[in-house]
Amino acid sequence: MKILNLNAAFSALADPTRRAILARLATGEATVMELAEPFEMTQPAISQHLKVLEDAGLIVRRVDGTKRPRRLANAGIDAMDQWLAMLRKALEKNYDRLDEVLAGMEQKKAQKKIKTGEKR
Amino acid sequence: MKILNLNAAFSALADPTRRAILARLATGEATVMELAEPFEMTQPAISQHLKVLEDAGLIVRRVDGTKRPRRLANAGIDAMDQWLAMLRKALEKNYDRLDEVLAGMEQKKAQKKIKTGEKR
DNA sequence: TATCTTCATAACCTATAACTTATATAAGTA
DNA sequence: TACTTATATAAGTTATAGGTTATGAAGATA
Repeated sequence: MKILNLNAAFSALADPTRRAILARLATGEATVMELAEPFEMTQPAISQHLKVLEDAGLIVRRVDGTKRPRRLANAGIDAMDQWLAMLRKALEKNYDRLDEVLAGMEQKKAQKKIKTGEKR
Repeated sequence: MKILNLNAAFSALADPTRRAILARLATGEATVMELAEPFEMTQPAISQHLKVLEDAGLIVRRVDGTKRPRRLANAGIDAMDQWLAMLRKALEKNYDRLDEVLAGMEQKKAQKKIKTGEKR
């Protein structure tokens, strides 16, 4: 479930249409029609994107007559934040050690020819 | 290019194998064989995952004889962090206003029947 | 030199993502 | 009641993601 959430959350954000929808929702609640308006896609396409975002815990739905306004939720964002924090911490740690590590490698490889610059 | 990076970065993290690879790299540099070892996949599959991660700016490659050790990079993470920060800020702002907004809505809809609890 | 190791790449297969059109449902309106 | 609006869902299509096997290339080693 944790894993499923991360899969869903990250893959939800991988689509530019869905990021645009979230950016719009960052300015406040909006209905499906309002969300669909800026796009060239059909309304069902937007509804499907919204389902993906909802399943990922990134938005929630409210009922207002025939309308279903969406707004941002934080479950999905929290999950991603946690994971990215792990990576960032590792990067910082590795950066702290980078100088000594590189120094050690240079020394170790000093006798061997170091081929650099692969083509691809 | 910014957009492409975000697409690539988020969709790279959407795959659990790739997240596991990054988690492993968070403990330090590793070769392709070392990265492949814990998985049931073939080596080419891992190489392809590594290409995805590299294209997303999440890892970099070093040359050491026939080996190509990978380590974490921060370009991709920075891009995602920025984007998520926007969402988080919006969530906080909306949360600040939530009480008044909800109050306003309740008042506005007071006369109308509010049907709650959709089935699906 | 011949062989082994490490890795990348190409070609192929299959499941799924992201659309479409068609249609259903529920609430608002005349 | 009949019509319209707002939305969801199903079914079909096409591109792509993620795996496989086969193979190649470059460096290490005997």
